[in-house]
Amino acid sequence: MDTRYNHKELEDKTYESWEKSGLFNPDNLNTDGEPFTVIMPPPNANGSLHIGHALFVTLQDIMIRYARMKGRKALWLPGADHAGFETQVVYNKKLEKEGRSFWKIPKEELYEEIKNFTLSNKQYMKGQLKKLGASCDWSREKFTLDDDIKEVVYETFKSLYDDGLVYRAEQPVNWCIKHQTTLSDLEIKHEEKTDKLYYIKYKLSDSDEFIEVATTRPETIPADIAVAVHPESKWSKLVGRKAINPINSKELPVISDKLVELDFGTGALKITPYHDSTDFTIWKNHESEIESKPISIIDQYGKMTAEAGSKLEGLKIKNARSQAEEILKESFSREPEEYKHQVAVCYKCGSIIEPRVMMQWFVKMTEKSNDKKLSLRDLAVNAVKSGKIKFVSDRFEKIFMHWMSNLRDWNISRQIVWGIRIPAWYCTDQKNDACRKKNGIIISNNKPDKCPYCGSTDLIPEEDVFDTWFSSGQWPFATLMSKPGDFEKFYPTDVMETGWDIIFFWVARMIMLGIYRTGDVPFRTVYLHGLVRDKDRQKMSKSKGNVINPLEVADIYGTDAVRISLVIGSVAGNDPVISEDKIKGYRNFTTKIWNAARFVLMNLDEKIDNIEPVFTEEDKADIERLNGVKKEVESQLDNYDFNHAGETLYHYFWHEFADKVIESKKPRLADNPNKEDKKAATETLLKILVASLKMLHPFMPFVTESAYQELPEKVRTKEFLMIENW
RNA sequence: GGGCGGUUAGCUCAGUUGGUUAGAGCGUCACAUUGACAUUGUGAAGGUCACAGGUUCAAAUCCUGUAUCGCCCACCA
Repeated sequence: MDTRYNHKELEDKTYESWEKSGLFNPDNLNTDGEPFTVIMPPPNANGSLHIGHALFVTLQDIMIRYARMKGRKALWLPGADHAGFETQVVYNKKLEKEGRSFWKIPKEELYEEIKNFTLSNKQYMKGQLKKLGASCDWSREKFTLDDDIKEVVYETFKSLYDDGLVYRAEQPVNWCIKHQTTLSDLEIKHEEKTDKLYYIKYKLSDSDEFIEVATTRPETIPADIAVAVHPESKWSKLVGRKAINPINSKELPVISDKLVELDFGTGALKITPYHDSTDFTIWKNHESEIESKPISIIDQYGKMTAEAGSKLEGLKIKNARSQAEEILKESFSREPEEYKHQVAVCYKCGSIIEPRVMMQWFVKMTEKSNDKKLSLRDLAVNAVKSGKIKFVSDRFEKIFMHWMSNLRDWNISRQIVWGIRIPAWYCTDQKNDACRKKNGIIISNNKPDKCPYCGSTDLIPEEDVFDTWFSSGQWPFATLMSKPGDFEKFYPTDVMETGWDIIFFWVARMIMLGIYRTGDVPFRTVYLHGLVRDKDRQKMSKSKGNVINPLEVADIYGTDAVRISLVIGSVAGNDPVISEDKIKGYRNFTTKIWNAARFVLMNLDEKIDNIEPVFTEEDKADIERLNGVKKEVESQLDNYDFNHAGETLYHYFWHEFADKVIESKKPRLADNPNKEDKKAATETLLKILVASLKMLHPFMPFVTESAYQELPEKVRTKEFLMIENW
């Protein structure tokens, strides 16, 4: 046994031998145990792994290795995510750096470029996962753009459509002017901005009276089609009369709706349905009272259109606003106020989200399907309420429920190139009622020969792609459906381990779509980890220069040190804290394990192999203590308390086994003439060592496996520590 | 506006259903050691458990309130 543990040499060699053995594949495990399944959250294939990935690899690998040693058919299914919008944003930035314009590259070329970019990242990340010791079954590796995965996604979409849970409609959506796509409600953030709140007189058509309207967006006034007042406001007596648009002098009916806030502004609201979602709702409620149709006066690039009028046409929103201010000065009822409010911005680029009304695909969240079964929301809520799905820690259950309680329909259309095309075609002819009733919508991935309703051959494809979360929300069952027999054996999976930041984006969607599609929950336990922070609790970011690259530090201190550093000292659901000093400290622990093992092995004496040991009281107490620790660690692991399990082991191995047990037995080793006593001492040490290596293995797989390989054959019952009986 | 969480040693954090003297790691200090140890060992100092009430034989832990920090959600223009 080498005097020093050389992680650089041993880690790669060890991983290779594990991989070659095929034992990451549960089919090759010689066991009758129950399956234990973890589907890996597929990392976005648009960069390299960061410390957060190292955290999830560690946590999931601990669960998998523990289960495997417990005799279960452990499946950890790896994969990678094409990560539609996220990747497109990354690639867009890359192009900007290279001085190329994203928008000038033909779509098909762009798709190919991003595909190559993604695939090469994916390959690179795979190597990184191996470096981190991930004992996942590479034979089952999946990619979110694999044909069979896409096929499952198409089927789900069609089924949702047939059940009336997916629909296409012209509705207000969040539009990012920079990225030229709509975003779901989750993909927007709210930022505090200070704007002017304008108070504007809308004169009545038949008298000198006026209604005072408050708005932050005077530039949208040309698109007003009504004025709404709260039923209890002082304006309510004017309901039914006509007001005059202060910019284009068109007549606007005065309507009453309690959606207008009584206490805000003046209690009167201008109604601009195509540029504000509240206005859209109010318009829908009063469609019969309002003659004119809503219009859009802002285009997709954030410029005023011709319909805004000659004075505003062509201006950007900001300039149009000042221009409108000029035009409206005469109509001000009082001076504009400084007004602080929350403005929706794109979560990626921070640019202001423009509400637009567009034809988009939506998933119904709270309404029931055609056959009156439960809504998607209820499916998920019931699963959590009934305890079929548990959150670790359970405070996430409250957060989850709160979010589920107020949900709006989910816009799943994206106008980006990098994604799975929505499998729909539109019949442009719509020759008969049957076709018109369907709005000419045909759900199919491949182009149909003709319209199934009216027989027309004038079919045009849907060009939008799915929100990535719509497809990745199906990941647990989609991945298992790709190999015959797997779904039956491994679904529902046991644990979904992921970051709490995507609890709504991903976890909620997986629960809803999983139950919808399979009738069973996708996983029984949701373990949520936090964001890795530095020793001062700061978020890691390149600009702060406090980023720790897991592969770099693993290279210096060994993967085991990085892994255990990420686990110890952080409770489930809290943000883990890590620093290079901490990793250095656990590197010393790695060394300690190696040396303690070396010491025990050095003191084995073949000459006394056949001697019957005579154990002292102390020896017996040591073994009893070992059993106590084992029980403790087991219960901690069973409760997903990896932090304390790691800490218990760390403390036990170093400060009890190494400092006390080994020290106290030293005089009984070496030249001890009492062979029975010497045998008892060495045997006790060996027993504790082997048991400790087993328990430490899920946390620090490399050093423990390497030490195990040095053990005398008689105590090595398996080819690898990895498959030893816990 | 609604919701969730934190406040314990210099720092980062544990503290299970209330129950001896409130713990760990790092840091600090003292001493020891060339050892199986890219060091390690032994020991020490250091806490009004945010604050104020309450329940209890007993509160870091349960209840109420206050302060303060953080996070999430959100169609008051």
